[in-house]
Amino acid sequence: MKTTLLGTEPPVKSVTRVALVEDQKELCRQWAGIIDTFTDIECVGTCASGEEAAERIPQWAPDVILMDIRLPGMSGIECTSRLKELLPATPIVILTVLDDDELIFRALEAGADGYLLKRSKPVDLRAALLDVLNGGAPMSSAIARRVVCSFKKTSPRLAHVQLSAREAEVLKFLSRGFSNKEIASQIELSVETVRTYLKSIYKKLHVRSRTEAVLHYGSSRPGSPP
Amino acid sequence: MKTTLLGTEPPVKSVTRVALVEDQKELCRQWAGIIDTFTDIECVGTCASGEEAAERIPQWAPDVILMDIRLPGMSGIECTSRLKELLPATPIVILTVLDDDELIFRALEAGADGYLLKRSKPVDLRAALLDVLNGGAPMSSAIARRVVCSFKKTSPRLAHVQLSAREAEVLKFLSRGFSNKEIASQIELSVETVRTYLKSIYKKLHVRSRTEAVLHYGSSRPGSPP
DNA sequence: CGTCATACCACCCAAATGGGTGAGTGGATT
DNA sequence: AATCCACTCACCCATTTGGGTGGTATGACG
Repeated sequence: MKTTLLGTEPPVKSVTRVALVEDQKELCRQWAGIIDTFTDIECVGTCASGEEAAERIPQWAPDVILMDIRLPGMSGIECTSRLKELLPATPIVILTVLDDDELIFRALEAGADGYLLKRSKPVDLRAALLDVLNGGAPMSSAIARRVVCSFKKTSPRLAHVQLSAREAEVLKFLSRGFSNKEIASQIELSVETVRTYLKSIYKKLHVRSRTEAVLHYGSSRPGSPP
Repeated sequence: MKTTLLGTEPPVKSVTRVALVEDQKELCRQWAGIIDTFTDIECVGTCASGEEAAERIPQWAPDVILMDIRLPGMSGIECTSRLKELLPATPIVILTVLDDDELIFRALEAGADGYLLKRSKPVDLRAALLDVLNGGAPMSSAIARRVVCSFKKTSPRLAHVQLSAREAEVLKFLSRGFSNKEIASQIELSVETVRTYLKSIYKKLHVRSRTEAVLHYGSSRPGSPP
């Protein structure tokens, strides 16, 4: 991170410019103060609402955006989503007081690149800002834990259920949204045979519909949409 | 090697006991050496294969397990999965040379609690071990970035499609695996009405089945299974 | 005031789905 | 030889589903 080409050339890109979105004035000043503490980071502007942020921040073109998740009117998540459309390359770090699962995942889906608890120490804030600029995804440990846990959930059941090779294959196509007919033609089987496997999959997984099967046991992540 | 119960006082739980799984002897010794460098962490044993680990580690009952992901025979992922069944409370941190997406997610699904690149510095290793014991989920930044990115994927399309309140509600239940009948009773509507919304959702999302709708636009993560 | 979007419901029809039974092949185990 | 299991397929039946068309009521917007 210290690409300091020292000597005679201009040290142009040395200061990281941060924009802050936070509705509570007092807090807002505090954070801005903390940020300006660091010599290599500065706060280029603050917004008190998502609407204001969506309008003004693109003009500031900051290097990073710090976003409170609880905002009056447009939520921090919605705002994140909009800003990501306007400034796809600008990392957004969410600030929050509580570590609510629902909010975390919605924010990450909206395109947030980091997720910090407000109680984080100034040093950690600085580390997070630099990290996110380096392609990292800074998260408070409590958050990281939740994110990681969200992966575990689906597996334990699948681990205990032993599907045959064919069954697994059918499930794979199933979780890509194919119909029985399409699956049949993909793996060169009779539709009836596909249905037979479907039934046995349902029994093993204790579900009653393809949607349930996909939801609980789909290989979701690795598979990429067509 | 450092269980020195000295004097009269009981400083019992001061040392963190680590087990190491790594097939390359040389690397194994190196890592063990690094670990024993720290006064508050010790390496209680090493295994050269997944099979050995599954058998011996439960007896050692370490505080943390460090696991190489590339192992001959049983993979580190499979091994993680087994050890998690035997020692559900013992955090497992994966060590890897490369940051392959597929492996990361498979490991996390298997129950891994942290994911470090082998090139991590000793200081970071120590921080990670302590972090994971404190309920964190230590990850190298490159890894964290990939994990976070895996959440983004589904959203962009949804952002451009404007569903009405009811439609969104129906989609929510849809992506929990409910049938039309169940959705209807949940939101107190006629099944026919649910079907009407379904149809309009399909049109807006350009899909032809509930499974497709759920796959591409389901709020997947936040929803918890019944 | 007309138009439009949304919410709500109903009926029709064809296809897809879920659930069951049965049955033949071939490989592996016992 | 007997058994078990994975794999393959077919037929039956009731229900669900996808895809139309239609209708009423409400409120917003011009």
